[in-house]
Amino acid sequence: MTPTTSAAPARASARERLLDAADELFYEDGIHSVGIDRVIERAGVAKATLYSTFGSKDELVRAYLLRRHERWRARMLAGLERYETPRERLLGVFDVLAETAASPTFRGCYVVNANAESPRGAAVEEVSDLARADRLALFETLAREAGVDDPAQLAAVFMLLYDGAVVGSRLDHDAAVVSTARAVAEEALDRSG
Amino acid sequence: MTPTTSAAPARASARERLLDAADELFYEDGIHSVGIDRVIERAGVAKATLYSTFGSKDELVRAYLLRRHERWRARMLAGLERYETPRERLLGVFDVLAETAASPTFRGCYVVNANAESPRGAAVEEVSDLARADRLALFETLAREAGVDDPAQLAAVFMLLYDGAVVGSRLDHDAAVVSTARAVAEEALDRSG
DNA sequence: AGCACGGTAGACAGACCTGTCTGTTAATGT
DNA sequence: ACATTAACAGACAGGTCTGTCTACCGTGCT
Repeated sequence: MTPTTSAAPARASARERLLDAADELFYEDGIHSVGIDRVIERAGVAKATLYSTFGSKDELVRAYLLRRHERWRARMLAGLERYETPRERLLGVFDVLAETAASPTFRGCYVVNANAESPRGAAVEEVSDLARADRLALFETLAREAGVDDPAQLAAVFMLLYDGAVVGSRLDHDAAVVSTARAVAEEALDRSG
Repeated sequence: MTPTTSAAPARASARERLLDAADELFYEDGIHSVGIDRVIERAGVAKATLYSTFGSKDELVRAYLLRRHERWRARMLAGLERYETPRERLLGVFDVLAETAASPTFRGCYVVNANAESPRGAAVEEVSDLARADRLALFETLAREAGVDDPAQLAAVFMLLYDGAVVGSRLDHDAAVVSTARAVAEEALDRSG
């Protein structure tokens, strides 16, 4: 990905390894439950390196959430490329979600989870506002491309259904609700033709 | 409320005061962020009393979640009494939710929050499975009383919309999405009438 | 009177957390 | 050849967490 000048095989940079470790651990066990020591151990990195790179655990958490969101967006866009028509692409967000939610490592939405365990208007809120605004904007763009009457309104409905499907999949240990969400979304789409 | 044999003014029992304190603190700041010391201080109770009553923090958490759910159910049923027809009563769940979500103390769903911060198949999962099954059963009963074709299917849709509305209200700091959910629910109801 | 009981107050142990600091090692550039 | 830099390992400080334990107090029952 980001080859250094040296030709050595060389593991990823310390920053990257820290983010990989944080991603797995924070998402799986919750941010609060995972201590710095576990992160650096999995990353194979010294504690001083973490603090010289990110400054604090809070900043590592911010970076973790930002990267999660970027990857969510990239995976979603890549997953939607298989569709031909704008309409299929719009409804396809639920197909991509279904694949994600069926994975054994699925543990719900990182934004929901991070907010649930942050005591108060913490640093995560900033990132989560950003991530949600971006997600809503993506839905709205897809809706506009599908030529619906009121893209903003339909995007709000999709956001509602997407949130419900993610939370339901997580709590009921069953991704079947994603198909329900897709069906309801399709009817809302047909109505707003 | 629960007068004892004595005529003394007498505060509530230690158990009740502990649950009151736990309810406010756990819900507001998250279970993990709130230490035992803060709970006993707000309850005005000695630490030994907490441990002789509940045995562990985990058990206090279980009791907190159970009581939250019972109160949710009671408030929901009480709120639905104002409606005349079964159809209004079914859709009324979103009106009751709208009132709750508009409160300044609203912090989302205790089940979602508790699961988000529990590392793994912890004790909370048991209670949250129970709470969600009970909630779904309530929706199904209301749907059946409204005479819909497939009450189980409609209850699943209501669950999806309810989850999405709760999460959206929390994360976007705006209870407007509850009306959207109600509107979508109404259309689903009309279709399955 | 005597006594059990439920509660209070708070010290304490042992674990874990974040963040800092010291000292070492290896690679790089001049 | 030498200085700089980045990363390593790990001890340490200071705080917080859960859970236990001792000692004391007041009330009501027998």
